[in-house]
Amino acid sequence: MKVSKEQAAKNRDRILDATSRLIRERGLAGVGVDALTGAAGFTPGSLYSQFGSKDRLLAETLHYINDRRSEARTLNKLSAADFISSYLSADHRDNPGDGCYFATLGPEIHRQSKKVRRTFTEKVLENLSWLSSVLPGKRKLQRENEALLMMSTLIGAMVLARAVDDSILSERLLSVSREEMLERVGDR
Amino acid sequence: MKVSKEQAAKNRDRILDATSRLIRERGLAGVGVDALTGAAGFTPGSLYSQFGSKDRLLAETLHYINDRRSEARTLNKLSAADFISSYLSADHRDNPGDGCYFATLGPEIHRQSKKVRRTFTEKVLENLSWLSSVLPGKRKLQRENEALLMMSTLIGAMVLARAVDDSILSERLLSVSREEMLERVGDR
DNA sequence: TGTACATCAGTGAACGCGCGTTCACTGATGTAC
DNA sequence: TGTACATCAGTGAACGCGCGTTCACTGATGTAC
Repeated sequence: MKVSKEQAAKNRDRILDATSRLIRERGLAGVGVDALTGAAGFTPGSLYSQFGSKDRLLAETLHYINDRRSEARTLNKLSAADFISSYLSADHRDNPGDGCYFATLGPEIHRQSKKVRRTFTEKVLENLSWLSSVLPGKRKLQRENEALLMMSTLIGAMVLARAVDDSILSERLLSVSREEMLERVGDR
Repeated sequence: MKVSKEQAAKNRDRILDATSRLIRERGLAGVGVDALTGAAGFTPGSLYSQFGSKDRLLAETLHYINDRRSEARTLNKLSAADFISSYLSADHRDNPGDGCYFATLGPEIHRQSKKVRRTFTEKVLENLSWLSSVLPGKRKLQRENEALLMMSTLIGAMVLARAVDDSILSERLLSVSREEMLERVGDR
């Protein structure tokens, strides 16, 4: 049955919403079309009316996640220190479903389609650009390099903190990088 | 047909060898039993004679990879600076199949069996222990923290450098972290 | 040392299941008159 | 404004395929006598 354009747009968002959570929880290879559409309350065919293929849905979802995040950042005027603290928090570690997808999908991206890889790269550049804009330092190049280093450290620390089954080690991985990064932005 | 114990041990190593390469190239979810045994020249059933399950093969493979690596490190008396330079090299980025599996399997480990996750954690601890042993600094705690931070940065930089499709950005991700880490071990 | 036979590494077909995608369909929407 | 009908979002069964595992089997190994 056909639905109104308004309703179709809402349904599209419901699929994007479900996908954005599930791919970060289970990985791109870990969720099928049945799970993605089912979690949004639809049957598998609906994905093809709305997105054409699973691949295109994935690319659109990367945009979707980032758009919402950068909106929230602008709204809250997030500082570098706040960003570091919330990124390297136990809350972020324990909730990958609405966290940074660089840390959850990173190694899988290399094996995805050109479109998905391109989108991922754009989002890395956008985030680096934002991060370098809130970092201290007069010279632009220095701030950019600092952003590259910081993003690498945050992602690596989160990947390890989530992987290990030793809670003390996990906490230490987060806190050591957090202290060091906060020091670098002059918050200590 | 039964084979000699000697031959069976060699065959076991061939499966471990093929598995160690394939899981780093395609991810744990990305290779099936057919591919793993086929790459070693056997049929799927052989995995169950040798390892009992795919899960146990994966855990054994993590041991296998690490044992070979730590052997090579001891043999070559690898320094911290050498380690950093080879880790954050284009060669390592372009050959995940015989590289660090923390950077290739990290996000997948959380979704694996207890056994696999436990083994991964042990290997993280072993590597941190080795790294802190070759870092400069008198106080043990300080060297340990430095090792945690450094490992996070190396892994994050490698994950991003492999994911992005922009070769200039990829190179920059490696070099910025490399310079910074080398500086920290006093190699500049 | 030679023979009989239990062992077991590896085979390969089969199992039930989930994958991504296709397609004939349904029926409410929204447009043309 | 009312009616006729084309559009198309979403349905759900089906497709060929690969998954991890099982199991009856083969036949060389290696042991017991």
